[in-house]
Amino acid sequence: MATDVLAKEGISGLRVEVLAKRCGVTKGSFYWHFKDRQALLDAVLERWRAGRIRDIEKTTAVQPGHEREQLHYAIEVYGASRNRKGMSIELAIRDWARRDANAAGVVESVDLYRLECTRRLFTASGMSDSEAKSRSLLLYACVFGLSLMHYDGFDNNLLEIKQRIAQRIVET
Amino acid sequence: MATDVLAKEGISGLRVEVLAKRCGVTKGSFYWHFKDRQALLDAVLERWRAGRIRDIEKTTAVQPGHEREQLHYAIEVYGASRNRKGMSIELAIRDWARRDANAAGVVESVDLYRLECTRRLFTASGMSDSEAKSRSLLLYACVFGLSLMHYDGFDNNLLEIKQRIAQRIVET
DNA sequence: CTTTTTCCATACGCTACCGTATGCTTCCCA
DNA sequence: TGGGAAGCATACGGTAGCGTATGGAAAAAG
Repeated sequence: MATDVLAKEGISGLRVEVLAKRCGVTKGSFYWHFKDRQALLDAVLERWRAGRIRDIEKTTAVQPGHEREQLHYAIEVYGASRNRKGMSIELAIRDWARRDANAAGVVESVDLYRLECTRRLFTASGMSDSEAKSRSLLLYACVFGLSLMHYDGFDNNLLEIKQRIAQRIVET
Repeated sequence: MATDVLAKEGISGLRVEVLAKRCGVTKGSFYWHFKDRQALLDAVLERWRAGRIRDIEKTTAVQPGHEREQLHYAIEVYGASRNRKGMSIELAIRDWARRDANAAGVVESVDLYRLECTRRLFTASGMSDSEAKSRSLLLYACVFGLSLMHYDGFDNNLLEIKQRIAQRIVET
């Protein structure tokens, strides 16, 4: 619920009174469950971290031999339109992290975990350690970067463009 | 001045009274120069657009034969630490664009212009139209994505990692 | 020297929030 | 069955910020 607001309005839109009204209760109730606004933000952040770790583990678990396949799948998932809300949260939290050290720390821990998981996939698919790391970083940078850009009018066959990009990221 | 605040605090931190105080004047003066807060935001946005167009033209103008060189240079510039403020503005405006249609329109026009300019460089360096477009998109997605991530602890030789990424983006 | 325009300050009312104090149910349980 | 405790509402004071009204100085115009 709070996360929905975060996705739509960003961290600065996550206000106590607004959230309470949205839940059909008053501030009195809010301050019963949370010490103050900061406690809510902390909870949102921690919840996000835990959810990401679970998701990453699910997305990067794979039986040997299907690593590249799984990497393509990961790229596709992040770019999928059904995942728009998840990406909105991601961006809102990253914007938050630009001004809040706690958020930055959590983002870093999630990023490092993600990078390590996909690095393993690249390594298992036969790349050098350095190359695997660079591909892993490239993958996530590209995924998040694309979600940040507005390029709808760039080409009338964006699907092919995206496929080429995915190929450039995971194939040798 | 307003842009400095935007970079540090984001669009939601760009308040009339705060900015006025920062300029050593009062609200009375502010509302003489701007109709309201929205007019300030519009001016900031337009100023950014114009500045970006100029920068892009400067960064992608090159004599024939040095296209790849120039592309490497562009990547290096965006990732340079001396450009941290510029990237902060970029991210603040993109976050803004997630909730404001005007900002989104400006971001789209800037993105399309950027994509087209680097596409020309890729095309001139001998790539097919489709491949050039995909590389162009990959380039910017990666540049912005990297600025969004926190990966300092991922490797102790990030320079090499980044060089590999740049190579993957521009080289055949 | 007046008058007008430019530019800025002061003062005001209004809204959206934050956090606290306090009271009112409902339910458990000794 | 009476007394906590849990969960929520009402009411309050306080701050930050938006936009307007109004006045005043100073420069430009006449």
